[in-house]
Amino acid sequence: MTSNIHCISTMMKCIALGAVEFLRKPLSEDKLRNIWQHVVHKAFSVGGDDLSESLKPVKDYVASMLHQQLENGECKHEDLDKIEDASMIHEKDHEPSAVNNKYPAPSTPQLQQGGRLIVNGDCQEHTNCSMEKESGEPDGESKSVETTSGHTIAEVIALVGQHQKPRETMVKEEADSIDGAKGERTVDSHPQDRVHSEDSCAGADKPNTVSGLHSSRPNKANRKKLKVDWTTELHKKFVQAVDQLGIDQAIPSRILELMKVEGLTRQNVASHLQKYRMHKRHILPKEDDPRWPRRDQTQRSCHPHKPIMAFPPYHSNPVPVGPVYPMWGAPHPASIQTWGSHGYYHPWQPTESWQWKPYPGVHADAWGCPVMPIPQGNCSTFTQNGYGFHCSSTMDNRSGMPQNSIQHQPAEEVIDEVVKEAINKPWLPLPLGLKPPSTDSVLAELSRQGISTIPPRNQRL
DNA sequence: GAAATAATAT
DNA sequence: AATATTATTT
Repeated sequence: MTSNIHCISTMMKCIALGAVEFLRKPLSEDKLRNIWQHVVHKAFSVGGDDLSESLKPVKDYVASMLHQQLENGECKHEDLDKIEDASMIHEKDHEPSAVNNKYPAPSTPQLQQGGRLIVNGDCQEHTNCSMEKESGEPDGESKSVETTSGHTIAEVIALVGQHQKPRETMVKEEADSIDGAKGERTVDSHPQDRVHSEDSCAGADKPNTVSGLHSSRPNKANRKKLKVDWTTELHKKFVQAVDQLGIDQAIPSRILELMKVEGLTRQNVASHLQKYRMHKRHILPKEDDPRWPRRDQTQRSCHPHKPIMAFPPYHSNPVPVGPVYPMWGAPHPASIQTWGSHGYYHPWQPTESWQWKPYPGVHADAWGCPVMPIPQGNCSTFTQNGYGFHCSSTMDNRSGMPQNSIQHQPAEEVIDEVVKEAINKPWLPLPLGLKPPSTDSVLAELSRQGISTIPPRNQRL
């Protein structure tokens, strides 16, 4: 939460309501640096299960960054040392090394009222996750541990390291630990590597088989029901079947029949049908601009109270996250039969424009991710007067943001720089001064002041 | 009791 | 959001 409100009470309420931090405007470079370092650190220090959704993208990103760096050999020696340091971070969590003083800490409303300083002394969120030792049942349903989360920074780095050298090892592990099928995204940063059933199968053979379900033999440990990947092809058949049957007859079992896809179950179809119907229901009623991934206008409500964290464009500097195209766009030569090609299906049908999986890799809702469009124009020439950043009038039209919420922000480059630093050097010692949010103490203080009614979370202030 | 559908869970 | 799983209805 950023605001220029000074009222301590308000600040506390914000924290109580779930704000992770309350930063007073104007935001300074140091504040940014500080909070981002915390973000990155937290992303790695919290156990996998506790890792909030919003932190995962950060973690993934950092991991991929490291990966990349290692691959490029950019930080072979010099930085490897540091990496080792990183692995120690968890051992001796807090080392108030002098260096830290370099970063004057911003202030959380960490209750500094009436001379009383409420600090929750403990060593904050370093709930180091000690290797989930779920003695995976040899055959049972050992919840495939998501490769991505649940690793400490050290672990991730270790994994990343594996990439550069014994690549085979890596591959192999992946193969039999996840059973070669549909591994959750891996630390590796190459989304494109993810093969798609059809593409991977060297040729267009065995067309009637659900991806992955074709485990030729009933391989004993046929563990894990594989998720059905509703590829374009599959969906096409589905639609065709539904179409052929008509809205009335389009029930799972019959659809399944018509599809004639080996391995596909009725339930699979049912599930898909459910979604299909919902989309139709939502799209058809409104004929205006039925493009599916329609932008909902809800977000741009100019609600003045909606806190907004404008943050650095991930894709901007350090490493381009990569081009973004609709899933079955460019990268897959084999799947050029795009959805856009109308007429491919029954032309009379209200073009099934439900283009799924629109833009991978964009987590708009993620913590610290860009919540608003990156200004295209050159409104970054404002560094002149300190932290200037007055291009509001230039950009808000598009973003629909309340103007006052984007003022008082450090210049774009500054933000970029700070984030880059935090991300590229996760081993930097934690800047002191920014205490983890201690909701409890805030709540206590609030009630002490007689404020006991705090609206439930997820509600606008 | 099975399939379809609705509601949740992952 | 996409699928799976579970609950409820038909």
